[in-house]
Amino acid sequence: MTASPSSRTAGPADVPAGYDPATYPPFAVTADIVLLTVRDGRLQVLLVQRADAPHAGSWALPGGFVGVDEDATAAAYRELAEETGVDAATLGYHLEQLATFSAPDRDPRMRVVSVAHVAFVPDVPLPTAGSDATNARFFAVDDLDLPGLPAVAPDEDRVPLAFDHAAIVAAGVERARSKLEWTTLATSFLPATFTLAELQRVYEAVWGAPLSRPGFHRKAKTADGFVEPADGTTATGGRPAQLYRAGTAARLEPPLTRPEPDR
Amino acid sequence: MTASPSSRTAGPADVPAGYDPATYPPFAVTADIVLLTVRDGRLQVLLVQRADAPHAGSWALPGGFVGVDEDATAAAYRELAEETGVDAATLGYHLEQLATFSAPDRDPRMRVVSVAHVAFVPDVPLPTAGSDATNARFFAVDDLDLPGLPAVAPDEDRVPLAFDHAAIVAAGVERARSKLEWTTLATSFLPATFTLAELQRVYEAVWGAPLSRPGFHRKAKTADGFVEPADGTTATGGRPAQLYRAGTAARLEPPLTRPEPDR
DNA sequence: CTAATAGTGTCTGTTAGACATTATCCT
DNA sequence: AGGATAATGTCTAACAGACACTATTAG
Repeated sequence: MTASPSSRTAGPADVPAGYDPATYPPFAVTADIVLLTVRDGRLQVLLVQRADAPHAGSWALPGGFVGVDEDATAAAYRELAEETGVDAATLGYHLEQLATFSAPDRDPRMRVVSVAHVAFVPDVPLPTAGSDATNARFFAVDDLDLPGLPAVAPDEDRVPLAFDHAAIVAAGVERARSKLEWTTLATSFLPATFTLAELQRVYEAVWGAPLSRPGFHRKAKTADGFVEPADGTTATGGRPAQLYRAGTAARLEPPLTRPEPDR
Repeated sequence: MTASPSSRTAGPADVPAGYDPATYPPFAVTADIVLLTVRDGRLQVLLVQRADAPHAGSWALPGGFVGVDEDATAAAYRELAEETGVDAATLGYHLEQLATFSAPDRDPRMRVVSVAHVAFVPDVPLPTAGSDATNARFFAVDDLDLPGLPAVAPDEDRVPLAFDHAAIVAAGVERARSKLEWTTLATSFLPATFTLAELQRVYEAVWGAPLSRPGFHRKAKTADGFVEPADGTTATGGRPAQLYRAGTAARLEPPLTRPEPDR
């Protein structure tokens, strides 16, 4: 995972073989986290309120500087825990790299390159439990002002995000939508045991479209290693639902395709 | 595309609102390029030979430092042209971000974070045409020593790559394999007009598996906007083949799935 | 003619969507 | 009983892989 500062290059820093870090443009590297969950039947993202300028008071993704002895993903785990109280490593949540955002003017103070990450977690973690996380809370993604995604709330009610974080969240949402098709990601939005109806509601919340129950049942149970029956049922006022747990497969075979015309 | 240096963070640089770049860990940010093509029926990658230590004489990806006034993708275009003579922007080749590699020890000299990119190009560009590209050439990916990919050549003939570039190439190859399934990417490996047999050979080279001709014909012509007939045919010693050109669609609907059991 | 490459047709088992039906709980 | 929720069965049209067949060139 290392890039070579190619000394053959006539770039802004054309140095021979000795290296003086001061001759390179000063970059800061941060790791930001798009933590997604499904609550109340809607896809939601964890945001923190900024205390300082710029964008003081507005909402932003949790994240912070990458340290000298860690890679970007390790920094993402650490910053998420520090800023929101969500200890993803201990809770078993997986953080994956999303994309890197490097526009020269994305931060007005200095040159900051952000390695964005995504996590897909169950409803359980209440971030208010974290000590220094008093200003962390979830927002439904369709209440935000995201580029390229249809918003439900009217314009004036939509929450604006700091920096280019709206684009980062949009990329994370699209990643979730796409991964639901060909991976078993949906189960990571749910607790250890769940019903097929709950699993279907995850798909419907992330995709924003209804699915037919019979088709969903058949496909979820056909896909190898997606779900396996667990002991027990739930009582919810109707016929009790069979409980399931996540299977061992990571990839969905065959995939579950989105009902929309394409992509 | 910007991360916020969150001042609420108790990271390695816990600064208030004033910013002194010197207080942040010194990072260099580079852009590396995995330029893939199909020649002689094999998937090949463009590499440059390093002149200086470390890894002097061994082969590496083209790439270099991101400048102060450009984002990582702009740097990738610039460095690719400078190091290999391939002017991707002028030739109409698309460079897309692949992943970011940030292990602390990936470069022995200093802390370097690499934003890796991929390009998928036709066979035409001979990199030897570039003036300062005397040490650039293509390697078949299965002649390289890549983690997680089956190599064809015996161990001692496989070319080792500098830094962590083997992992970067492997990620680029996997990106190509995956995108061939659900996008029209395959046509970017071919010239403006091509035959269906040539298109099929692209799939077979990238996936490393044979496909049935009837099935491929049916799917390629069924997928909306994938290919459209062009004027003319080719004479190759057999029945002349109908020429096609790339259609307007970016996404393959329905997708072309890999014959292998799974990913 | 044969060899070589390009392209199409057919058959069959599987799959997806739509719709109807059955099952089991609560009040 | 009646309502609500869960789960399954059936029908049909479309699709997949496999295989055989036809078409057009060169030598």
